[in-house]
Amino acid sequence: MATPIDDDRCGESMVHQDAVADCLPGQLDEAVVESLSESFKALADPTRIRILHNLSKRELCVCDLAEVLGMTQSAVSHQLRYLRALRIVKSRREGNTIYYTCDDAHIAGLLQMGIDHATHVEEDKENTHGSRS
Amino acid sequence: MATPIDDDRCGESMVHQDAVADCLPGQLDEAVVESLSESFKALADPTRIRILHNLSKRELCVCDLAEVLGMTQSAVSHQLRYLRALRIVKSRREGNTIYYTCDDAHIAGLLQMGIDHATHVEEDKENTHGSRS
DNA sequence: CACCTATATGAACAAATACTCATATAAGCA
DNA sequence: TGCTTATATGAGTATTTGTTCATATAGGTG
Repeated sequence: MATPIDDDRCGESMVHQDAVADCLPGQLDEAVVESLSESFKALADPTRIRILHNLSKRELCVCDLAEVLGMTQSAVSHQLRYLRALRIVKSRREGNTIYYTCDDAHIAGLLQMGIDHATHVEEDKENTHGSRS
Repeated sequence: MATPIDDDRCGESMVHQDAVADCLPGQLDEAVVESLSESFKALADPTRIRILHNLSKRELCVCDLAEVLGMTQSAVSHQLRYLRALRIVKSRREGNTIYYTCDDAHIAGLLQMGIDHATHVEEDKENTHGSRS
């Protein structure tokens, strides 16, 4: 069963019609996919991960973030603008300095879930040092 | 309290020393950050999201995936290679055709978590159509 | 063997990305 | 008002990324 049976059309690639028919109704909405990839993109960069990790714990101003991360004020500010545009982060002005915090519990949750897992994986690597299974 | 007090060094930007001191011990391990951003990068593309969404439900061969996604066999194959290199997906040969499945429950979990949220967000957009709060 | 099909892959290319540098904005203080 | 500090931002740039196109591999079948 489920043997490769040709489509009506010939010349094009053979397709398992039952498998395709099984999948087609369950496809994700295009808008969902776009918004989802946008969210994951926000978490797909080391600098932004470190920024969000810090902001999820504590309110910080730009220069403090730059100091903690060992990065340029400009680089940090550009990333904060990126995160602000996605409403992942929000800012508050106090005189001359601007404080940022995390503004999206869902993104923060995804990040924390990822951190927990990645931390365990790296710990295991440390302990078994490549030998044994 | 927590007023901007200058660092030892002058000329450089002023930093809230207490805030920085509070954060520095909690920084993520570099390897963790790298591996984490690699994982999120895998989920940060619409094509890979759709591939993984399908493979998390069902084993599929390359040409069926291409058909379901409406994409070139080559494009799908390139992305599968990418996902295979990260061990997010695994393949099984059966004669001439190669079947893929999801091979990383953690990544699949992150994806599902994201899908659930994004789906609700988009549904809300649909229903309120920009008006009301 | 020759010929087919399914998949993989290298090169090329356009688009997106993350940074740097220089400069702009905007608030505080003399 | 003019000077200083904190942050934002535009332009430029090197790198990465996702696709296409052409071709290679590898198994099936006659």
